[in-house]
Amino acid sequence: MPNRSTAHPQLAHEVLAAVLQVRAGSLRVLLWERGMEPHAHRWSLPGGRLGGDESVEDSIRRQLAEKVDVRQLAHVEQLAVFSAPDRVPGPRTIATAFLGLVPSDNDPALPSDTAWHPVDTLPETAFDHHAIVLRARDRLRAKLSYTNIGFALAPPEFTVSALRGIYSATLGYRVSATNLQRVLSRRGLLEATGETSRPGRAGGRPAALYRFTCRGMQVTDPFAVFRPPSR
Amino acid sequence: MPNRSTAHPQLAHEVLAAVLQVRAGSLRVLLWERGMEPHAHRWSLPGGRLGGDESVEDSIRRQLAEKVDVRQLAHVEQLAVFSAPDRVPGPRTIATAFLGLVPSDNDPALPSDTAWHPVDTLPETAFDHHAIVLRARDRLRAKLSYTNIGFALAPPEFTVSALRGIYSATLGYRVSATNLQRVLSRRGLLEATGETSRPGRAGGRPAALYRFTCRGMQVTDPFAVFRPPSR
DNA sequence: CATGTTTTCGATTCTAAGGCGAAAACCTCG
DNA sequence: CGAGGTTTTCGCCTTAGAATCGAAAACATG
Repeated sequence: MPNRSTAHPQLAHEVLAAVLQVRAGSLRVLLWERGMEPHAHRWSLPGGRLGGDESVEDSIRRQLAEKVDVRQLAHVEQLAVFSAPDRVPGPRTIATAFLGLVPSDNDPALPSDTAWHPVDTLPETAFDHHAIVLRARDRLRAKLSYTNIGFALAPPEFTVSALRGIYSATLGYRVSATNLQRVLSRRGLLEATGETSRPGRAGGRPAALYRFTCRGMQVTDPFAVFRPPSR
Repeated sequence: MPNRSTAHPQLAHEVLAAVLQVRAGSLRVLLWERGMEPHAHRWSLPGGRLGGDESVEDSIRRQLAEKVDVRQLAHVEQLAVFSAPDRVPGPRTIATAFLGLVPSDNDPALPSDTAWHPVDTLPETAFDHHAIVLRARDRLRAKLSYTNIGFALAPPEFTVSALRGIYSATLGYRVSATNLQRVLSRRGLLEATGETSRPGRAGGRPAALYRFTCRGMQVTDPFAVFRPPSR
């Protein structure tokens, strides 16, 4: 089927990322405050225009490097395309949105216009960025239940209660440490390091340290309710 | 952060859809045979260039109307963005890929260059369309397990064995009718119509007819392993 | 050393899914 | 019209994973 031969309008493509991290007990997103119109002084997602010789994945990593040390990004995945014709003023711009995750022990140096905001109490955001953040949050919450994506939120080594804090902050409700421990262990995602952490000032039994058994730091979706036979 | 001020290359955006349907006992995808170079006589996904005043969702529905009666599309969802710089020859083109589903009782009239191909034995495909089809297939298989997306593959009313056939063809292995019946019922997705179908020539007990309890024909993702409290 | 705190582990319950076989309902053919 | 064959349906049992509970372990402080 031939393409329609009308002149095509100028069209730009941008990449945006909702970079999430658990810090100070709540799930937060990296935003920067716009200095210029349109939407000056509103908060927006990091990102920028797609370059001529890069994929959207390459592009978002390149652009995020301006905001945060990309080596601290433990996970990046496509979220969705946002393409409403009036989503931004000016020339038509399509956005590919990403979800990025930073482990909770990292505290990257940030530009002065950039800060972490709790995803549940966002400031005034620019354009459709509010909806993108919520979509990222929902995607993360869903995947936390049935994938090993938690490794991207946790430090390399952690105690079960620390992990419980991360899961609780992300999901928005308190999960049981006992259950978390066994569910992740049964799935073969958790591995004891043998080390233990020193207890806090209040005493208590020292907690064993664990790590995720990351097979190559990939998010796996091992989910099938109707199982293939032979198991 | 200001945009870089270099001139931006011409960039096009296209939408593509992997429209899947179970027919003749196997999961198939709607492809059309290219008449012109590049990649003449190879099979490619329906779609086309994004119009100036439409979202990608609007666009894919408009473009699919040229191939298949869109009223038969029970479900359409974004799949992913494909953006490798060399994914198609000629000017740079970004693709937003969709997954579309047609219930198995529909047999839409097709243009002469268009046909259904089993997703597991694809003919020679154009560009990166092969990868897109496989991604759509995998997404469908995964979601079939933990959402109600099956309603988009099934007729309005069906017997349990018919549904079993659809699930088996989609997943690629045989599922148990007994279990399928109970799992879907327990989730509250299945509803008896009261009617029964007449048995085939070979006899047998007449099968009860069911329908999906589609709350507004939406795909719901009711999945949480770590449950919120109060349930 | 007693007390308090935190973590860990085992035992039990609960829910969902998978498997099996008997019963039900219908056909065709002799 | 009844015997045999076919397909569907339903109940019971097993298995697996998750949630809950409480006791025991390991440490700090006074």
